[in-house]
Amino acid sequence: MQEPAQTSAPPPLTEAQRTAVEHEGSPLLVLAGPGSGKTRVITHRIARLVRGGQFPSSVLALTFTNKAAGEMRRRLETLLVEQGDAAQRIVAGTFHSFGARVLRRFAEEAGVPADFTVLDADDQERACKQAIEESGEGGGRFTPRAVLTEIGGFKDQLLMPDTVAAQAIDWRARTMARLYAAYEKVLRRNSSLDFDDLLVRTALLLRDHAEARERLQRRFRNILVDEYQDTNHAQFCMVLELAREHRRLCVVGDPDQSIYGWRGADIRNILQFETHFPDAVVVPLGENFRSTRPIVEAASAVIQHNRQRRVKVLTSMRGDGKSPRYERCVDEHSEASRVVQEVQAAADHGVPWRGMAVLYRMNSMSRVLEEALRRAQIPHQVVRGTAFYDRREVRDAVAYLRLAANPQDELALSRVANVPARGLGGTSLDRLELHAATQGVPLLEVLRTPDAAGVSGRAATGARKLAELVLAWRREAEAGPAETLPDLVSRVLRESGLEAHYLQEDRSEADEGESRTENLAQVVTAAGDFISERMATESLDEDGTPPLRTALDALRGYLERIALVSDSDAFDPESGAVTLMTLHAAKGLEFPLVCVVGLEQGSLPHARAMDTPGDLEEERRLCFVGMTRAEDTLLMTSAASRTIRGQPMATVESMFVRELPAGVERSDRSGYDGDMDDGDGIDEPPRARTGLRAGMRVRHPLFGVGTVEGVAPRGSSTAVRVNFASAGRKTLILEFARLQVLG
DNA sequence: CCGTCCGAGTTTTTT
DNA sequence: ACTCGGACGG
Repeated sequence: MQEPAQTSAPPPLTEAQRTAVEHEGSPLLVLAGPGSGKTRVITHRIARLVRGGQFPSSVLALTFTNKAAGEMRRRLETLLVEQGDAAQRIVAGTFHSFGARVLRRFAEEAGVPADFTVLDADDQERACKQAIEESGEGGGRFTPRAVLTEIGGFKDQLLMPDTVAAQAIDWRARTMARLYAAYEKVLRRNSSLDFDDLLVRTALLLRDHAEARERLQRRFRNILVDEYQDTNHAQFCMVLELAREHRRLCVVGDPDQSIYGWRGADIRNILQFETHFPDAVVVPLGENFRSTRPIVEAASAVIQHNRQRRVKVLTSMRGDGKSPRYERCVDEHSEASRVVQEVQAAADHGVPWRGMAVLYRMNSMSRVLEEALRRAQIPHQVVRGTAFYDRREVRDAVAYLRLAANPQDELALSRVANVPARGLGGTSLDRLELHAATQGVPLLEVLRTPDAAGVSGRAATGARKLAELVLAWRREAEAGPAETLPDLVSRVLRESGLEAHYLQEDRSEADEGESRTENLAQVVTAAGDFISERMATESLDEDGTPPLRTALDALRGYLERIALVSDSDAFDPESGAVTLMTLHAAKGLEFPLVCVVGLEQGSLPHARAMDTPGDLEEERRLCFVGMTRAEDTLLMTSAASRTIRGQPMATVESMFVRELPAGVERSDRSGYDGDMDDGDGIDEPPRARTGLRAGMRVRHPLFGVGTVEGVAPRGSSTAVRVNFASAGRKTLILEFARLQVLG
């Protein structure tokens, strides 16, 4: 086991890296392959700017996750140690957090409420549900999910409801336009913005409001964008508007690692950078310092199957190493054991747990792996940043806090009005909210005087009590200084009755894992962490973020932070544990040992992305991203049978496996090949690797139960012949047949 | 108004 | 497998 690169003195910048760091005078595009030192280029470039006399506060570094921003700041602190607090003054953050910050500062100009709250995914859905009902489309014709996807698409394109309505050509489009308008109305009523708004409103502000634009252009004279391949149109507009005057812009990215097309990322932003900025200079970085040659070769072989691609050669600078392995396992349990065996062996050779990662396509695949690791007593962490804030008790706590920050927040109110039970049920709540909406009375006021809305008895008492509480919290929030945030949070949790409520639940529930009250306590702790972190940096920021003076300011900041945490933010490189995460969350990270599991059709590539060529290429890039996370050891696995939603399904090996070069060692432990055919017509080598063989009992959703008679490749897929008890003999395409294996 | 039971639909990836 | 919403009885 060799020493990790970080401990030795950093190697000098390569020729190409230096060109990228030192280029001046026109926009710069750095096309950086995996492991080519892209973060290093950005940080060195910033350091050089600052040493060359640029104000640190004029540097804006936009990243994809908060984690990446933090990491960048950390590295800059080392590089700029002689420049005092320069690193602290640099503005580094996600597009979303930067948007939130700008909108707070220019709320009036942007036409957003100054005290807006940011909706999390859950509330977004509630808001959408409400919009659907209010616009009379409640018949279940559209799911909130589908509507939100569509609205998100509009927003990515900076289309406002009236524009969408004007362009609507058919009934469906007109309905969507109506739903979009209704949704916006709900948001306005709640003084809320959703994730997309943070980008859209900022982009529009910059585009339409000359004064704000010029101020921000003057402030942020040096702009750097990381992961540029994953920006959408709104983000592109933000960058364009900010940089168009001074043109001191540097974007870094890799088209081969563009994996967010599904949420509007427009790969053309990077592919056509020179069209947008004709004098742009392009610096390719193709030398990989991360992975051994066999790993780079395997990953390159796969990505070369993409047709829509700007060809780029990736060369390993690390030289020879272990061949990557691919193994086909019986099912997800044997796959998990194989992973355990692999990490165990690596540990025996001195690889620390934190140097190992297991990557999968879907979060649902983590469970079996977790269990296997737990049984083997191997320390592991599952990276799912939102998991903590997904818990019921935590969401309730956050809802109460949001109510304290913004009493207009009906979404929060409807969540906790009756938790714990205070006699204020759905019927009364609807009545109160309706009254508030029709009479134009603030919600808090209606809660205080429920009789005016025709609510009396138990429900009225509950409403009055709640209004009292919210009012008292708010008064304290306004009066107290920012440092008292944890006290405020703790008070809210106590007085709301949540603490007692969940204490009771903890007692009654026959102990399963961590307690809900402990999680509530965590919310207080997190508030403390937030405030001390902010206090440390904010005094350095002369304009931009309004300073946190009162506990109310602090509360808003905290809530915003909570709304903007991402999955990958939960990754703790120091944890001393094996890391489990999705392929998406793994972007930008590296590990001596990586296992990519679930290389099956339907999984990687995902079933929803298999039919569209463009989507399929994105899945291939995802595979590429996963493989290139590995420094020394890469294990890829698939399971011949995988249990999906409680049903074991026969799987077909991923098409990407076929694209792996000869240098990859393959083995099949699924035990199924060898006796797959019954010597009857449809069999010939190479044999299909499936979990099925003649004689097995299967169930088909339409044809019922039957016996497999033969399995064979057919074209690019696999044919299975099954004799069904009721439907007779059928030949099915395994990829589509959804066959369930019976025990 | 509150709790519980049952059936339906559902998951890809995330700021 | 798991969550959510509707129905129903207390």
